[in-house]
Amino acid sequence: MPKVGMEPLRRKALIDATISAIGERGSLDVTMSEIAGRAGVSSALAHHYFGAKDELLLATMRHILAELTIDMRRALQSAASPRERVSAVVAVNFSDIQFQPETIAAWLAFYVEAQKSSALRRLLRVYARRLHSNLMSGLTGILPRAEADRAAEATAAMIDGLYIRRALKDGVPDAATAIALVEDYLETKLGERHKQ
Amino acid sequence: MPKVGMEPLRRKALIDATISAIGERGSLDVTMSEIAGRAGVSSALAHHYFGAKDELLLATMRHILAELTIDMRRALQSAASPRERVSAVVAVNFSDIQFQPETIAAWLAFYVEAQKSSALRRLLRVYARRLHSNLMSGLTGILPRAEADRAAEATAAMIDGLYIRRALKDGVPDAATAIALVEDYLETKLGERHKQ
DNA sequence: TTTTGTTGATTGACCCGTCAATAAAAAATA
DNA sequence: TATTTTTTATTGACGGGTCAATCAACAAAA
Repeated sequence: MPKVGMEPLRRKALIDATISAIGERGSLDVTMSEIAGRAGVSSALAHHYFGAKDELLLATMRHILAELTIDMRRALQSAASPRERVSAVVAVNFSDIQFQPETIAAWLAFYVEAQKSSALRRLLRVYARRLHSNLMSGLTGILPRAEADRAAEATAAMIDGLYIRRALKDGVPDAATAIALVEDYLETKLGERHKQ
Repeated sequence: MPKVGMEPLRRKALIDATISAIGERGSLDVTMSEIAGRAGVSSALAHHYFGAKDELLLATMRHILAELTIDMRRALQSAASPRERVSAVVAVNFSDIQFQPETIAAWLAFYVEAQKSSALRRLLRVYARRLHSNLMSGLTGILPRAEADRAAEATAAMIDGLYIRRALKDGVPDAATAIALVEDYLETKLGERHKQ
């Protein structure tokens, strides 16, 4: 069976397996064997490629963040006005790829784990800061700086909150509803200040 | 040492110890020994009173919820207008007792655990529904039902989101800022619709 | 003497991480 | 080209550690 060039394939498979395992279990309480099993390899191989469990989890979080970044960049590129930029940021967070039970469960679990792992905490800070600045990139074109800052903070909090509520499978049944809630806030907040 | 009538005292001590242990660790990954040690008893006694770990955790969550309910009831009683009711609900969620690192960490951890435990999930649903109806008890006096419903949903999401962000110790440094953000949303949303 | 409170010791399960061993491909050598 | 050697891929088995839960035993009240 041993073919050459397996490493990237196995890494990818293991990361995917980690996401799906976490998604199903609903927490980071998944064993290396469980993950390796889903990826179709032995647990020893998972250790071989990632060293320790922490690093596999970290790599998984990095992967999720990287995907989000790519989606975000794409969405922002096709946004013309500041107002559209804001909507684009919101939309990406609730896009099909991001707003899935598996991914959400992973997010939530990582949030908790971040209290233990400083490396994870740093990663999540990067995400939080990036979300904020992405929102600001649109909002500063509509509101004065201080107000834009508060609006960004509030929007970000709402997004996180909707994620949590989705994880509980209570209320907020779909992405459309979530987007509508955030957009409703933005609309009343921004009023008719944005032209066209 | 054995005196009579210890049971309620020990139960309380164990629940308090559970909260503080979870708060410090930042997750439910605390051992029975750790909890029992903090309460000044052996782990065997914790099992004696609560049976299994799950039940201790459940009892702890119930306790936190009960405290929140009491605080909420008190706050709502001294609220005159519908607008004040809304603010009261918000204020309680960020009150000194509720908005503490320990309690927040516990909340977050329980949210995650809820994906595994249906009993915990039921408890958190009760909380979510109660928060919603408490918000509605004020909002329906100001907005038409459908709009009130959406505003309540958005407010609840924002509160949850601010909790999460607080857990990360990133942004949202204190309760006052959190309250200001939510109130700002409410003010723009409700506008001048509420008289006086 | 029965009830209530309490614990040390132990068991049994689980799981991370390691290691020696195997096997196929690739590279080096003859 | 035929061979040996090295590199890459892979796993089963196991050691060591942790932890939930049990139990027998003991002590103080009722």
